[in-house]
Amino acid sequence: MITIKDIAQISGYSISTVSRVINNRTDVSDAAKEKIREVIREQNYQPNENARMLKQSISTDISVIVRGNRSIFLESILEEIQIRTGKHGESINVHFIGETDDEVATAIQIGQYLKPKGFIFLGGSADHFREEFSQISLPSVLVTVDASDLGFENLSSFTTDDEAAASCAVARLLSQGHRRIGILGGHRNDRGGRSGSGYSTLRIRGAVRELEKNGIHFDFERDYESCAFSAEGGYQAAEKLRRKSPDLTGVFAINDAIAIGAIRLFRDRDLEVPGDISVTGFNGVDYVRYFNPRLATIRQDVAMLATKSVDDLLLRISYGSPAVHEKIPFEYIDGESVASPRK
Amino acid sequence: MITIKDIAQISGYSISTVSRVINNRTDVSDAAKEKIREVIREQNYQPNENARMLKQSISTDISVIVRGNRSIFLESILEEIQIRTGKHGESINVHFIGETDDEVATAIQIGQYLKPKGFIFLGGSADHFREEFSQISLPSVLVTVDASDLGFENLSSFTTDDEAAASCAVARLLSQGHRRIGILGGHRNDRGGRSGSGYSTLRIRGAVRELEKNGIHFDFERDYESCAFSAEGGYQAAEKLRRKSPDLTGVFAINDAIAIGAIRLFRDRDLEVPGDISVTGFNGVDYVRYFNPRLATIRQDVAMLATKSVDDLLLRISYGSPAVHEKIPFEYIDGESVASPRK
DNA sequence: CTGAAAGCGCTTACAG
DNA sequence: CTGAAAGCGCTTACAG
Repeated sequence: MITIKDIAQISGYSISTVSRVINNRTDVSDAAKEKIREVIREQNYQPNENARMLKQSISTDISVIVRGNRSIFLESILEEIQIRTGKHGESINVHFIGETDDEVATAIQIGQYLKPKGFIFLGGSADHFREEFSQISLPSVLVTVDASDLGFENLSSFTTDDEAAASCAVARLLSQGHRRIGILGGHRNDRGGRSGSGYSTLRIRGAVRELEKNGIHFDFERDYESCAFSAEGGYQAAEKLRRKSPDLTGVFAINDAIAIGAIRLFRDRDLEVPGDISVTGFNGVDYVRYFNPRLATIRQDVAMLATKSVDDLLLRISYGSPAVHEKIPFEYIDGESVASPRK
Repeated sequence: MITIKDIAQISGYSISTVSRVINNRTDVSDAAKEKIREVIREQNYQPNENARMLKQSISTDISVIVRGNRSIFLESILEEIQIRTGKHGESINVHFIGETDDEVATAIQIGQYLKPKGFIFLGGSADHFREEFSQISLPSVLVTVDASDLGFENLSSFTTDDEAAASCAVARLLSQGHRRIGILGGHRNDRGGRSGSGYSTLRIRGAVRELEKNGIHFDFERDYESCAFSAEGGYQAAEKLRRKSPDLTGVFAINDAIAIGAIRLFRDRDLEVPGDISVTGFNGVDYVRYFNPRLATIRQDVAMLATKSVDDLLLRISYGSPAVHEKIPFEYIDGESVASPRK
């Protein structure tokens, strides 16, 4: 491996001067600059980043840690984060980890060698934060999961109000005259620590609350079916739900993929959507607008979620402003998958 | 910041011994181990990774670089790669970069501080490899893009035969009796260096070749429309295509998202799919099986693409085997979006 | 504008 | 089993 020492030797200058050239210092003669650059190019020299970091301890950019890498929803937030940080002239490095991995432990590790200015956590749950986040002192923001009750002064959070949004979706079904409404997806008992458990509980809670507010008791045994967060999961769960409760006229699915799977199942069983049964999803990622029928769903404001998170983080990095916890407005989007019940 | 020196002082042992404990060496007395571990815990000490790497130069795990992070297709390959490397007891770190970023430059950088055993490149194009890959000496594999004509001895590639697969999809349309077939998506003139340009050319070429083999001249002006690789892109392009060529009975879309968008457009214009017009996609990601109509498409063998890539890389890391370039079999999947033309 | 030297936090022969 | 010392590749006062 070729080092700064080699470059110094070959170019005839000292290590110090080579270092200055590498770091684009101005206090170097043009002759030196030119010669040294030439040698660097020739030798294809790359400074050892570890050695630089070791000395500098300079925070370079922002680390984004995404937990659970299968979701289009998270992907689109990430894209917006990239755009927004770019606008501020900041750059980010992104680290994807599995649904069962520990985002806080990952951040601690990353903190060692990348020395970021701050962290953005995308997805996951609050579990690991509660236990380990105290070890992180950099300004951070949790996007998508509420951290207000964790009480860390260097951790902001920006979320959609899952509970209110679920209520809203169910309210739409109710206003169309549906009284027999089922819920699909998530885990009712929210232990297990699996990712997604956080928001699925909130969505289920919001849906049930809205039903009960309207005098409808929700019977989990009969009208609820849990499932994986995928189209296949929705497909299978919808079949079970249909068997248990053939008289349902409306279904609230915890997310869009589940809704899509459910709709397909209903059609495969010769039920018309929305004629025989209405379905709402949750998330409003763009492509559901192309489904047939167009899916009625909740759109989370991806752009605002990303923008506010980035802006807040940068402000806190520069000015040490206190952490905030904010709910971003959502929107119900009409679709062809919801209509009034026939009878 | 608390360093190994502090731990040594507090524990009363030397830096060397502390280092041994940190690295789980066996040649340390139990008393020392215990005491030092205790101090480390108390002080919440984290070894500086940069300093460790600087000395060790030990390659830890495998770096995966994904270019263009919006595609479900790439996501699923990544997932398989994670599974496969996990089975071999290897761990990976994943780096997502934008469609316009330079994956090879990124790899060079990563090589500095993470010191991986090897690289897996996912997506992107061959452009940056041609120019800069000679600077990388680690065993690497390019997944999804053919590198056989680049001639690097440390770069394998595993790809779907895009050209043959496109021919196959078009052959199915032809065998149903379609003669007026349009093509949607990609960039016909393949300069510009934008990602995806590589495979879209191959797919278009394969489709056209099949048509001409069957005596049908393809008129790009009339029967082709380029577009972004998204449902929205497909939607808009389908509208233009329909206007230019209302007599088309079949459409080959360069990927599934485009196909989905096109189908939606046709339905919005009161054309039945497949009654009035048949549509095929490309990729066969799972969720298209839930669309209505189920999409006929090419399924790339995601699992094999990932498995072969990982196995090849590990073999070459351990035994220095030569790089290989392999095409992974694809499969045409029937769907409800293709039928014989009416007239 | 340039160079010699100290030091970043760690690991690892080497000697005991 | 333990410690003193050299060295990893770089940066940065300091002196000239």
